[in-house]
Amino acid sequence: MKNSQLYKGSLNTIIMKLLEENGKMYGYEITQKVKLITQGELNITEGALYPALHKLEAEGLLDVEIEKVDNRMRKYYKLTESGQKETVNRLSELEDFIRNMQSLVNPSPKLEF
Amino acid sequence: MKNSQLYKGSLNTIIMKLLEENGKMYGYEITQKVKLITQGELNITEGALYPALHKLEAEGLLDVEIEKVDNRMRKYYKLTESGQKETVNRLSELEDFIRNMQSLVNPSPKLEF
DNA sequence: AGTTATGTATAAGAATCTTATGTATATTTA
DNA sequence: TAAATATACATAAGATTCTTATACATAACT
Repeated sequence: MKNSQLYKGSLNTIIMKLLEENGKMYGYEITQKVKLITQGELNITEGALYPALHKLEAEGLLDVEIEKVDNRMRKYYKLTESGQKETVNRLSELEDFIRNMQSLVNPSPKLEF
Repeated sequence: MKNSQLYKGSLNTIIMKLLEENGKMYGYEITQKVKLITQGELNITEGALYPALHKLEAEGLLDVEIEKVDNRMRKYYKLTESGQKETVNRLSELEDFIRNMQSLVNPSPKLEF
């Protein structure tokens, strides 16, 4: 990903959210989209991305469809029905996570008398 | 931690922020504080916490001070000078991380015409 | 002709965490 | 009063996720 360890564990959620939003995407496209959205701050490495895609597919959350464009292979991934349901859960978990982290680092200021 | 993988990588930042806020804390106290703040959602396990504290100490970010209270040992940790500086960086990274994740999952709505 | 961009893949190792286990004392509950 | 729970620290084995490096192949740019 990047230098910060914080992104560890968030890749699956990112992939699934992008697929939910865009219907179908291929690996390289995902890396570029993420780079764009985060203004270059988050760079997903191939070594992290492809194994993650393969695992999500093996778990039945993604379907794959191979296309050949400009004589180059593309593997388009999309959410299965099961994947769509799971995406809802993952996004809900992410919201809880963010809320909890904000509670921890932005505690409500102590009242002074 | 909990069930969600999302917390992976965030433990060090949590520890350092709590120490910045509270001056000094001991391990068990940290687990209870986190449980309280997150309303039971985040439970830090000892297997994660103690190695993390030892590593932060080895890196010179924490100092330790042993006390005996009620005939039971407590190891109080506090930030070193270096640890205070590093905490500022970690919190800044966390803010970037949260911002990026929100950009990814809450994209600005597409304009419709 | 060489570099960069596009496109996928895997393997070795690092880092972080879970789960299980161990030790010890204090307090609460049945 | 015996058993269970809470307090308090520690480590080891294994799982998961990621980084880094390498590999192959085509297209576009310089």
